[in-house]
Amino acid sequence: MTRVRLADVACSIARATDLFGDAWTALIMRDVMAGLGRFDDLARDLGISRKVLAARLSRLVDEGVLERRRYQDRPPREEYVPTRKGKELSAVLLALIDWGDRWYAGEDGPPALVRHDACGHDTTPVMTCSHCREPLTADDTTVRPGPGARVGTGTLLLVDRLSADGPPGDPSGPEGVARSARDAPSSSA
Amino acid sequence: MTRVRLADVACSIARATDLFGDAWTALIMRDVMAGLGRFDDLARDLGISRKVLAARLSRLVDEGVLERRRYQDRPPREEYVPTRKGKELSAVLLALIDWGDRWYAGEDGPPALVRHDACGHDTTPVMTCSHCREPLTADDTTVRPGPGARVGTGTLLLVDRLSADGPPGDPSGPEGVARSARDAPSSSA
DNA sequence: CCGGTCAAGTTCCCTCAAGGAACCTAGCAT
DNA sequence: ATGCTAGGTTCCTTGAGGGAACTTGACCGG
Repeated sequence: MTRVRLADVACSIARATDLFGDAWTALIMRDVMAGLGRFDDLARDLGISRKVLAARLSRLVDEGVLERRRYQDRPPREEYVPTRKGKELSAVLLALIDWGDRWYAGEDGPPALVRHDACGHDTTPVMTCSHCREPLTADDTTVRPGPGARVGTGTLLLVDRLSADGPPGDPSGPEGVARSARDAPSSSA
Repeated sequence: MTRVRLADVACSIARATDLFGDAWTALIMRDVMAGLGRFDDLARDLGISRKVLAARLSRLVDEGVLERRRYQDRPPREEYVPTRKGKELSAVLLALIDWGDRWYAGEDGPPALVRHDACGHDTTPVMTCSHCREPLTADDTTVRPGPGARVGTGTLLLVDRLSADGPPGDPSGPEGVARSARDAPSSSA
């Protein structure tokens, strides 16, 4: 979709947004997760062009996020259902819903409510730390390159600035990943 | 960006993805949140066209997600920093990172690690229920229309199918929202 | 047997936005 | 006065998205 294949960049956000960072995909996933899996229903509900819908769906199937399943044999009819991988995207959707509700809810209140069926209550999804279970906020989290990080592809080059700004907690990435963008002019300058 | 202004649809995901559902925006936010706020650095790090970067940044500023701030007067230099609204998007980014790490990490391990500075440990962000504090999964959450929901704009029409599939927990949305897409052929058929 | 319909796509054409790269403008710096 | 750097704008071309019609395969009614 993008000229420079974002997916080639070894950054999790890039990988995820290459798939998900498209106006329609999130909406499609919302609908499919809610059980709306048929082509025509999706097209109608979203007002999306059928061509684009077909492209998105087959992409999502290729990525293993959706599964195309025959729900009826005679006449043969297919529907799309989320795979496990797809279901795990719900955290992203919930975060998106929550943010949208918080910042764009009108006078009437939020357009969407999330219910946690397990406990039976409406809920506000909270992102928490797997270790201490406290809520995570932007101010107390730091994203660092992990063992699989690569340099030079235009991602994670920002780490240098990070460690320059904050206390030098543990600036050593995996072998020398913390290289500044400005240290590596793009070969032509 | 999209022909049919998604933002006009009273769905939180639509509102959020109209802004965020673009391949670059998430990446820009990642960088800005990490402290990389200068135009040239962003352009270089992302490999994005300067034109598009300028457009995205001014959109993000208009939306109140970023603030354009002068960090030096002589010569005048500006940088972009996340506002509170912008910082709250970190939950979405964390969810995206987590998902990307889980499903696209190579042999070497995840390209990105998230550290929770408050507790000092690397963390896996977990989406939890604000009420019972248990993790939320796709299978035990239901998205229902809330008080601010509207009908007919091609969103949340899926509720009918939901209540048809599952146990009839509480199928009554706010006044008659639960209308099926197929009950309302789009005026021409 | 023939036309109609429905689901699930495809195909075609056209426009508009993204990409790329060059150009511009303010303030220094030399 | 010339150059450099940060922070954009402008111009041109390509290609993805929108819209809508067409296709395919199977059932349905007469």
